[in-house]
Amino acid sequence: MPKSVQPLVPIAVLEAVADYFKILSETSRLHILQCLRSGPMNVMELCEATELGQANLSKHLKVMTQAGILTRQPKGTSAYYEIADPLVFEFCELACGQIGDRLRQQAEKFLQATTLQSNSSAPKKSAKSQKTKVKEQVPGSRH
Amino acid sequence: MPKSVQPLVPIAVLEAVADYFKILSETSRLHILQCLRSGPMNVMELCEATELGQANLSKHLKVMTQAGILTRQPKGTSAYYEIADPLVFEFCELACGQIGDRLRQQAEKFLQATTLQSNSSAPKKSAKSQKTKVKEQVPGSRH
DNA sequence: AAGTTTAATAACTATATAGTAGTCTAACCC
DNA sequence: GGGTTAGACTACTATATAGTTATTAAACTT
Repeated sequence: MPKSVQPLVPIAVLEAVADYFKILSETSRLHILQCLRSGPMNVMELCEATELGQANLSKHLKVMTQAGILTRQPKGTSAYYEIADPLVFEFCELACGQIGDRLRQQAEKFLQATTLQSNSSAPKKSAKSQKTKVKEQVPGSRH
Repeated sequence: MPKSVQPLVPIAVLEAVADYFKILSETSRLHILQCLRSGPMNVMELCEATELGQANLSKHLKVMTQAGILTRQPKGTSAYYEIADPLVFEFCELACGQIGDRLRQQAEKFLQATTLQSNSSAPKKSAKSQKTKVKEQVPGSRH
């Protein structure tokens, strides 16, 4: 079996890297990470913030916890999740740099939508003042 | 239907980031990137190097080209692909840092396998000196 | 104790896509 | 021209998983 041109890097490593990226390749999970950026939250709070179903959310949290991205801390009947290593956000910023063009458009559209609240729902619920961070994450100056 | 709690960051942005990660979340594609690290290659060469089917490979190449990760340059009857922005490898290195523990194990296993070609009962796990270099090996430092 | 609340789990459906086989096109060769 | 080769594309299958509904378990409340 003249096979397997010796890989430059063991396939197993590529798989591990791929698995890690796979976890970050889901909008819902990025949304969860987003929410947790301001601090630990329990499942119910995340449920509300992300609008994900409880079971679905729980599954995502499990995945990310097992991957070491989140930590879980039970407290009474609830469980608080927290970012294990803020370094994950470097990924997102790096990614934003890579897809800058596409992002810039979307960021503009977003800013328009928020500044001129044409109609729709009144937001202000949990407004954490987090939105000002958008610019940091998105476009322009990458640092 | 009071829906859509206004997200801190537009969902569209999270989706764009997720899509980018999704491209890097496949072992085969990482393998391709690996191969291209040493320079442009045509499809046939990649076919041989990665052991992927031609059609499959072509599909992956299309995906990555459309995402701006690769560039395509026809030459005669063949097409040469090239890394568009070496920055992608920063992702991999960053990822390796994140999953270091798991990777370290695999790297050791890999070193064992390569140093003592035949399998048999491998005596020592002397590979420890390498540990800190794991991240360097990953992205394809080989040659 | 019975009743509530919160989160995890199980079972299921629906969708996306990696991989494959076969076909088609375009650039090369004689 | 006819033949060959490289690579893209179409159609298909198989698999993985996001999301949902329903159930279960555990910590609290009274």
